[in-house]
Amino acid sequence: MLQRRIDDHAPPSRESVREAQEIFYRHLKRVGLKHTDQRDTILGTFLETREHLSTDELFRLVRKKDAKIGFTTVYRTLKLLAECGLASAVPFPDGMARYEHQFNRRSHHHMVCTECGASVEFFSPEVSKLEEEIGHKYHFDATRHNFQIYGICEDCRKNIRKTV
Amino acid sequence: MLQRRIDDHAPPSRESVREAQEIFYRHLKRVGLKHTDQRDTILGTFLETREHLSTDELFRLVRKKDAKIGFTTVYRTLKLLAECGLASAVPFPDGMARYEHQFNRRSHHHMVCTECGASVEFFSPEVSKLEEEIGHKYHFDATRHNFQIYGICEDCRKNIRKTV
DNA sequence: ATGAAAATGAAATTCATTTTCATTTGGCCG
DNA sequence: CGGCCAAATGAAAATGAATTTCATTTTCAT
Repeated sequence: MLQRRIDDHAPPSRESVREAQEIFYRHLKRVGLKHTDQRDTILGTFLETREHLSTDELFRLVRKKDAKIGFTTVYRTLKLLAECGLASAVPFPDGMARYEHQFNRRSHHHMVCTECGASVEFFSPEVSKLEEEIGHKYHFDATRHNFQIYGICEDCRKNIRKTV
Repeated sequence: MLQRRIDDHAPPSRESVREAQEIFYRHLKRVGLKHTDQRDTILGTFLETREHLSTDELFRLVRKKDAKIGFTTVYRTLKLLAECGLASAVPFPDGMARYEHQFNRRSHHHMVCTECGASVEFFSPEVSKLEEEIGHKYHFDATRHNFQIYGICEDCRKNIRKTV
């Protein structure tokens, strides 16, 4: 599904990328895994994105940088990134697993158009407050949350009105 | 605290079930589909549940009532129910499509333990307010939302402390 | 009742995801 | 440096949920 995004963030600085790499390699070390060029390339590619990527989409981007990197490696690296918190899954209505990177990003949420798949990010500090409150109330150690609003965007409303 | 639910709802009354059936059959009529016993049985079974069901889980429940109903029919009926708003998908961390029925239920949200999968429902009127506000701000016609908090429940925290 | 349209369900297919396995590579240790 | 071995890689195969196909049965408007 085509992902149109409304997003005013600048791409991450060289500095941030290095910091993310450190988080990643510290994680690898901790679980006894190794530092490889492929993993570097995949992490770098992932950090450059501003989209919600399926494994296959990331694979295609990675392939542009190094055509010898296989889908399997991208798949496995994405899992590692999720493990150490640099990536996280975003549930989309099309059912395919999609990830976004979590590095140096404010906690944010998504509004998704169920007609065209366009997504908007929004920020709401109240949601984080809720996470904490609810977690406390039910004795959960709350670590993260998902908040998506589904609806129909302005453009699609116009189109629907035309076609009906 | 496994599968503890703050859910004070009684199973749906005969009355509510009939009302849901009407919604369903009005929808079928509108799109030119037919009224069948299988669809009745599947809807009835679905409304009795209080869980988040995968298609296969619902299929197994339906099979208890009528062993001749096939998986395919359950699958297709679940899609129809989602179409007319009686069911909605809940994204769970295991990635499998899960549905819950939306009939006569207050808008609610989920807190899920990432260790054992236990889920708690909670209610927060603020979330609905947010849905409306954010929708208005970005010119979306907001129809529904998902809000899940992930974390580790009390029991799992205890177990982890023991094993480490 | 009749027939056209839809429903059913078993089986086949699709397709994203995950695993397998033969080979290559990273990096620790002497 | 050189060897060792655990881990990484990636092509291919396997898996499994989701979806489609198709021959048969059922619904329902007339």
